[in-house]
Amino acid sequence: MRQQEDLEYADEPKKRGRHRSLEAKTAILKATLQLLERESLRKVTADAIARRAGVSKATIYKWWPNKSMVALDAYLAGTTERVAMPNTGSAQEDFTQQLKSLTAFYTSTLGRLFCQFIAEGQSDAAFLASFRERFLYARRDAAKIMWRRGVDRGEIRSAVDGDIVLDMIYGPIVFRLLAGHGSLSDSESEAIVETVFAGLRRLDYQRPAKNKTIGHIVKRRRAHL
Amino acid sequence: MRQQEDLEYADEPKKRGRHRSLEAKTAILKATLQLLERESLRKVTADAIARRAGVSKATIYKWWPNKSMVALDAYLAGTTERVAMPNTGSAQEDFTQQLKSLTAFYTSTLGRLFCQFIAEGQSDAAFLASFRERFLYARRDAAKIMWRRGVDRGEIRSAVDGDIVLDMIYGPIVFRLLAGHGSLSDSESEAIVETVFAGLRRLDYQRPAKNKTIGHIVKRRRAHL
Amino acid sequence: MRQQEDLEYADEPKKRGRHRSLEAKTAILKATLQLLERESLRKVTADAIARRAGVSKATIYKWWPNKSMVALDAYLAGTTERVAMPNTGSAQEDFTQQLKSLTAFYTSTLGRLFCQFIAEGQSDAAFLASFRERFLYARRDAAKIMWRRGVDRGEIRSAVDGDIVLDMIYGPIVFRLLAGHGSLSDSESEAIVETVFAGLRRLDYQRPAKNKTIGHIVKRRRAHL
Amino acid sequence: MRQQEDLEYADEPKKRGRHRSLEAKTAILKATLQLLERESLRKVTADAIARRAGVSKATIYKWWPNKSMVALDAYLAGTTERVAMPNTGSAQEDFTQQLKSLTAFYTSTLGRLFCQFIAEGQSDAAFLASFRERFLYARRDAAKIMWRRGVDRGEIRSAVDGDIVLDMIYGPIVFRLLAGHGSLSDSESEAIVETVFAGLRRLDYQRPAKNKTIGHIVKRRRAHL
DNA sequence: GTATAACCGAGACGGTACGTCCAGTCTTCGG
DNA sequence: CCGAAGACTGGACGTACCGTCTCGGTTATAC
Repeated sequence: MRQQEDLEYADEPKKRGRHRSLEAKTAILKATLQLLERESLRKVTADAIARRAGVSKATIYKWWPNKSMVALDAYLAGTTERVAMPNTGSAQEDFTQQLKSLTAFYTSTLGRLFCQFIAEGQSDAAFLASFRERFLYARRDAAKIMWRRGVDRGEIRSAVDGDIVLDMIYGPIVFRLLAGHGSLSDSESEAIVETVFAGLRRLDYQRPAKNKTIGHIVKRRRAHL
Repeated sequence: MRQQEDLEYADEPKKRGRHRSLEAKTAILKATLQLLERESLRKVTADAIARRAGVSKATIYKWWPNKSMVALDAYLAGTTERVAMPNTGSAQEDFTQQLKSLTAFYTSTLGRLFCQFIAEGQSDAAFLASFRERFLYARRDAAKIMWRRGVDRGEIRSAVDGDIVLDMIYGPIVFRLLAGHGSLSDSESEAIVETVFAGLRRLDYQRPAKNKTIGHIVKRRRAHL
Repeated sequence: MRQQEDLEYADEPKKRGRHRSLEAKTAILKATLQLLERESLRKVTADAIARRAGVSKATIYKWWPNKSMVALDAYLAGTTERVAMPNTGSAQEDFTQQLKSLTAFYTSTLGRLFCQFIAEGQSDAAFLASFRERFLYARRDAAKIMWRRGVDRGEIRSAVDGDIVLDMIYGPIVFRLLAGHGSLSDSESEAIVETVFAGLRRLDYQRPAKNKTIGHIVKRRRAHL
Repeated sequence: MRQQEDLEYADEPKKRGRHRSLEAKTAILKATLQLLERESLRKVTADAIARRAGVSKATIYKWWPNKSMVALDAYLAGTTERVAMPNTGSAQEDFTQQLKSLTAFYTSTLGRLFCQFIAEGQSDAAFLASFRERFLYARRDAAKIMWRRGVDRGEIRSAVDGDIVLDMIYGPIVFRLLAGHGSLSDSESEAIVETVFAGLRRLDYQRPAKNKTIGHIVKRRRAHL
């Protein structure tokens, strides 16, 4: 557990007995990730992390405000995500490939953390904000590159807002990941991207004369979504 | 949860023994809903529900496996959702109006329960399943009517799977609700539906000669989404 | 408990309505005894009795004020105690034999109920009183016959109060039964009775000149008993 | 219960980590005793103890397996028993005085705990064992000193087993305390000790020719004790 | 016969305590 | 003076049992 020490010797500014804390930090993150591979965030306890890391619980709470934040840090620091960031010359192809690889990862044990972070965020606004800043936006920025390439190339209509583009592509998958309805296979990823690009509209459809009648608000139960 | 039971009530020859107290049931659901209007699901305790309902905690646990299920029941039984189920003659218009009204509701206090149910489901598979069956599918079935009208009318391409249609329309909103990135205004709803119908593709785009180069898998951190 | 009722049956003008089910009563007592053979009084629940007797819990509580009373009734009605009530011509021998047989019974599964009744009585004065009246005094009256024979025969000093005699003989055994210190073998029974008859005093002991010094009250911990 | 620990305290090299809070321990025992002065052991709840002691329930259950053990500890630690441990020069006088003072105490509010401990022990063997070891034997050892003095002085027959002596003296009182038959006055204490010393046997009684007839086992109900 | 009690089985209910669990904080000592 | 060890508070959890209650249905006497 304390093996890494040797590696870090190199550029460590030598303070008297101070490099201990970095070691503890590392051990905590590592232990957290290992535990999260086997249990859900809810079931991983701070005690378990401390025990496994050979660290005091107080040390954990010294640097992190709560368990979720530790998990977020552990995830960000420890996970080298094998996700495609393709550049095929076609934005649609790029997104398709990326969505496939992303889906594959997010259905894996560790990938499920994404859902658990979202879940945790529902009762902890500060955490959700942190999750957005440090996790979500980073990935979205990367994805926006693919989008921009498509726009620059004249492949994607420039009128459409980039955020909407991303949410249209990733939203359906996220929804399915979280709610568990609908499959997450490669062919679904393909179909989603294809439909997002092509649109729902039948091009030869002739819109009838404007019907201004507004749909009446119906008072009924369980009608929407 | 005990839906079947309810159905059997109809012609059931009255059961022996004291009947389940409808009063207690009602009081529990009502109290739960009232508490959920002020606190998040996580913070509402079984004790609080029992106290407010003037009911024994044992009675709650007799009929529900945990408080999440009570909350789901309370929500389904108690919430008469004021959501548009419009029929304007145009599927796009229908979806736009519906998305607006849905967004308005889901950002309200009680509507936030949707997010909390999803969150709860991440660490309780049984609950998530129940949530899908009793909440999600009901709403999706209703929404599919609007979609089918669009298809029948020749407005929506029949080649596209209905579930994908729904996820493309609702997914982005759900994503934003849960992750809190991106606004949920009426104009966003309009833009989303418009883009879903129109597609991203620039129609006059000429696809260049096939480029078979597959996007290289890049080993990097935080690259996707 | 409701014994009086039974006595009144005789000339009672038959009451209107359905009569108390003797079957139910019997079944309850029988079931109770069977359960008490395997579990302690504390662990036998009213539900278990009702279930085993094929009877409603309400029926139990209609006729008995609580579980302990049921158990007492069950014991009194159902246990045919095989205890010697000897008449050998010698009071000491009578008591010795009786104490042996009593000890044998009270260390048996069902005999242990005696201890449990005593225990229950410590937090239920009404029950303890009932236990005394219906259980204890009956047995003591019987034992007093042996004592009186001894007195009449000139074997036992007539100056000694009968109740003290009984408590001196049975007290040690009861104490051991309840506290679990000290053995309960036949030889112990013999020794106890012999010592009770012979007394502790060494007959040739010459009491020294009266020492009126009263033992000082010592304030100390755990000094007595 | 944790006696061993206490013994080791002496030269124990201080343990790592936060030490057990003596404050909490004291508060718990004190609160327990105060509550027991007003309510029976059965009615005193762990919650009440925790609340009164200003302590978390978890802390109680960390150090004691159940509330009975807490009560035993509280009693042993907190009760400075004012019981005579007299030394008058006469064993009979010693026992008489001691029995009086013991009876006085055991009929007091706190003294009643003795009965409740015995009661609790009937459905908790581990507790009963603990009660014997820590409460009963300590007192008996002390009482044996009085007995031995009597033997050494030639006052008490050396042939009689010390444990039987004690049970003969204390058994009747314990029996009366628990079953509630018979008075517990000073004169009873005197009479008991006097009779134990003098024996039941009428000294001028001429035993008739041996009658070997063994008392027939009578099958009858409620015959003994 | 028909009304009218009083009973009974089934089983839901309020109440109360239980003993467990975990988050997050606080205290002590060793290096 | 930092950090491990670990005890502590607070509060929810879900369970268990008690004794009561309500229901539909079942005998029995009384009219």
